[in-house]
Amino acid sequence: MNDLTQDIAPIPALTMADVVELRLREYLKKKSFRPGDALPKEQELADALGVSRNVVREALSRLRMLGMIDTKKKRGMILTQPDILGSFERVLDPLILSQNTLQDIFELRLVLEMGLADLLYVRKTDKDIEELEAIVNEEVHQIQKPFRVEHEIAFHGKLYQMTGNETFLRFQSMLLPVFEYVVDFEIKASGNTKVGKITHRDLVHILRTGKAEDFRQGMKEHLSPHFERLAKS
Amino acid sequence: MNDLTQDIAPIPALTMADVVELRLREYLKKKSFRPGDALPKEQELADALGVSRNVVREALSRLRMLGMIDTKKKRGMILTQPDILGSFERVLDPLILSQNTLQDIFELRLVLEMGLADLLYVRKTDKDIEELEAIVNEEVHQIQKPFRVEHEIAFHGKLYQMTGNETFLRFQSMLLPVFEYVVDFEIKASGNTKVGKITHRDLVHILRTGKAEDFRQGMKEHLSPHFERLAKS
DNA sequence: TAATTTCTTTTGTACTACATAATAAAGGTG
DNA sequence: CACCTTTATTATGTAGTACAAAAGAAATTA
Repeated sequence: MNDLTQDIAPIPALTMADVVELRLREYLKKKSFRPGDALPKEQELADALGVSRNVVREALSRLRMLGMIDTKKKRGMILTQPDILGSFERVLDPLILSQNTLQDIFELRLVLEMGLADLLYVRKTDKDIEELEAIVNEEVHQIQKPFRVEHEIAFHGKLYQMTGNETFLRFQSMLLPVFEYVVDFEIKASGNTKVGKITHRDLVHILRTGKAEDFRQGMKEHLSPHFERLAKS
Repeated sequence: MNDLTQDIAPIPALTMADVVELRLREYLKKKSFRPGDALPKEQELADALGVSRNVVREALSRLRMLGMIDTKKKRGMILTQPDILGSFERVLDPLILSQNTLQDIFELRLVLEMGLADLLYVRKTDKDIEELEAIVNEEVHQIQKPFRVEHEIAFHGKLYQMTGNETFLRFQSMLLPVFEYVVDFEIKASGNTKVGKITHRDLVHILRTGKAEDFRQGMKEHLSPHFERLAKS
């Protein structure tokens, strides 16, 4: 463990843009700005903060990326509902994330799948189950790699959609590719390619006839190869 | 439903900074940049893209906020491991999120709690349980509001910490305040303040003597007032 | 050779200028 | 008087220049 940056926090070295971003956040919070409210114009902010408009724009550019503000020429800027997952999505690239983080995300997705049952059973409808069944019937003969992943996404994605929770659905659709990346990586390393005894079809059957607890046990079995990969620390 | 913006997507209206941000992402991906690699200097990027350095800086400012790049004077910019939750944190303010999103996050946290058991049982140690017990003993006589939340965070936070998953721990510590906000809001509306029959202390006991499945059932019971709040759609 | 001083380079910040789009105001026409 | 058209007006978007500051690199000296 010779990576000092892990133990010693780097010096902040805030730039003006960093500070302005913070100050703007404070300002919005203190003044209880709500979505739809208009912000002061750039030059006014720059004057008030004693910095150049340039710096203000860099900070605003960040908030704009987060979906916190929306700007129109002349009309000025207004506060908006941020897209809470948008920025997350920007950063979720397996190639630039550390092995540790990838593992964390892998586990996070396992936890989500295991916790899904209760919410699912509150919201599921017969129509949902039929659609899910249709998805399962589509995948029947496809075993090759790219197709398998596609069906994995379709099936599990539908499960999340059934919860009626949009954030949840998007979140999982972002996590799953990372999950698959980790699985692929480990399969290549270990050669272990076994799959769970419970198939997607079995899960649908449980959804029809069983209880939430049965579904969770089925999911656990379905994901068992992944659980076996979990290291003891 | 007279809010047109819900149905009709707004015109993108990309600014140069938006485009440059995208192009930089593509560039980094295409060239397989890895953490530690040095980026071209700002002026070179500006020339290559045919825009002013100003615009490039706005885009870089965004990437810097996401923790994707780190810049030092003279030495230039290098790619870094992004902080995948940092930007999430910036946006997770109950006051600016829609009721729908708040509800989604509320549910997300419930799902996480319910899915926690398996991972927890793989990783938990006796020392962890002792520490958890200490936390429970601390909270024994405190029932007032601010203390309750504090203990809620301490207890559940410890559970997540026991999974050894740093991302997970941070994630929950960000979700929990939003969760509490939603709960508060609903309590004020309905007056319903009942709590689950299973206490933190009971959960620790289960953790000592029971199996993962027992713990999950205990958690379900512990969270039952919240599950009852879930609307059927 | 090693320590110190002096370039040199690249980011950080400021300022100016102007294009552009969207609104507001003014003016004309039925 | 109301309605349409045209003309300012104004705030953001973009470009470009200039210079301060920090951090290496190079040169100089002991």
